[in-house]
Amino acid sequence: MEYTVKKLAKLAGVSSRTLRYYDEIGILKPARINSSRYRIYGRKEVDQLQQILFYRELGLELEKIKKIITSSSFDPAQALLDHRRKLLAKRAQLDQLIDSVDKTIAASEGRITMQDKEKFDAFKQRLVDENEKKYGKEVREKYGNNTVEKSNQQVLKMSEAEYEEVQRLEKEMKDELSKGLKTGNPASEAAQKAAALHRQWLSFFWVKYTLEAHAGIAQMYVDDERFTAYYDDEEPGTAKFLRDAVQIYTGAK
Amino acid sequence: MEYTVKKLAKLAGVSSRTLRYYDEIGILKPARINSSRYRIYGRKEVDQLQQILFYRELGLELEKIKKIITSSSFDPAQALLDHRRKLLAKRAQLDQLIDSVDKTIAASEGRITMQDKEKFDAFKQRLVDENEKKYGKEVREKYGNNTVEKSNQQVLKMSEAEYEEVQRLEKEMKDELSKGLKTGNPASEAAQKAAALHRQWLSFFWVKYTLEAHAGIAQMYVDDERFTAYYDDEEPGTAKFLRDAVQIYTGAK
DNA sequence: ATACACCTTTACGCAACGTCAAGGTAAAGA
DNA sequence: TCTTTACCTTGACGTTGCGTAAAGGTGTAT
Repeated sequence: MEYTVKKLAKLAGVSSRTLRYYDEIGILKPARINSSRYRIYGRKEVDQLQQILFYRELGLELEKIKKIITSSSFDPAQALLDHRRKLLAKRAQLDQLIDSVDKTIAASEGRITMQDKEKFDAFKQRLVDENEKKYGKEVREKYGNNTVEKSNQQVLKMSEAEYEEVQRLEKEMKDELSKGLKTGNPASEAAQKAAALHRQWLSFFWVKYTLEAHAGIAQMYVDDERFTAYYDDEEPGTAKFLRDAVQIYTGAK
Repeated sequence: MEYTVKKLAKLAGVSSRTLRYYDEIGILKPARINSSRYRIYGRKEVDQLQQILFYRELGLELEKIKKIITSSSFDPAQALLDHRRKLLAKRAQLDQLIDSVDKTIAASEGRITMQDKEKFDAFKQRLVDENEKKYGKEVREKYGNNTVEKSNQQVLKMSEAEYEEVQRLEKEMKDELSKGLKTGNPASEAAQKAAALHRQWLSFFWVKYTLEAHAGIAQMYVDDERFTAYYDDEEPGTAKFLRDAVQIYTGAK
């Protein structure tokens, strides 16, 4: 039995365009071209298309599929295992995203509470903690999402306690900072401890911490007078000093 | 403080290209353009970029983000809830994919066993059952992935029993088919029952069942002599009759 | 003969940028 | 002051897997 594009397309449940595309990228060539330049597919091509669609259902990219079905040396089992790992990574990422979104929603619902604490105003768009990042991944893999979600809910209920922790962290950081400021050396132990505490503090607000972003915000403390004023309140030069310490801490300089 | 593209990019941890792109699509315009046509950003833009990146971390599309930050009537909370639903749907899809891949891997590991049953040869690329589709989704939502995965493992161990079930289904289908064949009416009760059984049977091999694909494969039974011979073995015309019955069952005709 | 369903190739669109390319500008060092 | 170096600009193609016209040829039924 021979098929034109439309017929084969209908048979396999794909579009004609798809078959032309598969021809174009060389993953499924027609058995022959007839005198009117029509693509004609045969039984062999039907079988191959079934294979292609099977792997497609599993989410593999067409290029991978091409390798699987054309190269005899290519190992389909290994390709599937690779693919599986990719899928698991994607799911883990998605899980994290969902958690972040959940927390943002929860935070926006409780926004009034948070607005009372005026110091959070500058970061009000970043009211998502990444607390779970520290242990969330492993726990999620070991005990499943349920466990993590329950724990997340508890964390959400703990937001008042967290606030205390944030306050404590900030105070401790400032203390270390003024200690370091006396030495004048941003590489000093106290200054570096302050930078580390600053990182912890930031982690309460940021969805995703990176060294670059940390260095960036420290720079902003100097560039943006609102922040400079806040940090220089007790001792002028504190913002600059913090920036220098963070630059060393993050390896930016 | 004013920033050129590179400076702002570094501050925020994105690329210069990204900032130009954001300008291009109108989601973040520079405060002004200087005499050398350089983009100059101010404090307001820094704040807005922080907002954009925050939502970006949550996986929202730039167009959605644009609406959130430009239109005051647009509800960010609702947007987040919508987004959350999308993410959950994506995860469910991913979970299914992973299961399918797992089963395929398991099936390929046990391929030798399956190859003994020669009748499966024509479908050897589709050795993935979608059994779990029936109950997997709800269970997964109620009890988490762990439960489903355990159940899946049991299913895999049960493959011998499943094989019996598949055999039984095929026999039952053939019986109904020959009953229907005597009436000559593909819309008869027996013929339609056969089509339904055929669907069940297919569901053992297909990653994803669709009416179109079902109709397509029934057509192939007629077009492809290998299948025609198989179905017409006891009674000529059986393949055609099955196709007709399935076409009615799937609404293809 | 005409309508209608099918076929062909060409090419833009999508999402969010990465990556040259070609050419102009600014700041720093010799 | 000259030159290097680092930055800036716009333009345009590539990425993935097709959907969707557009413009024109073919096959078949009436």
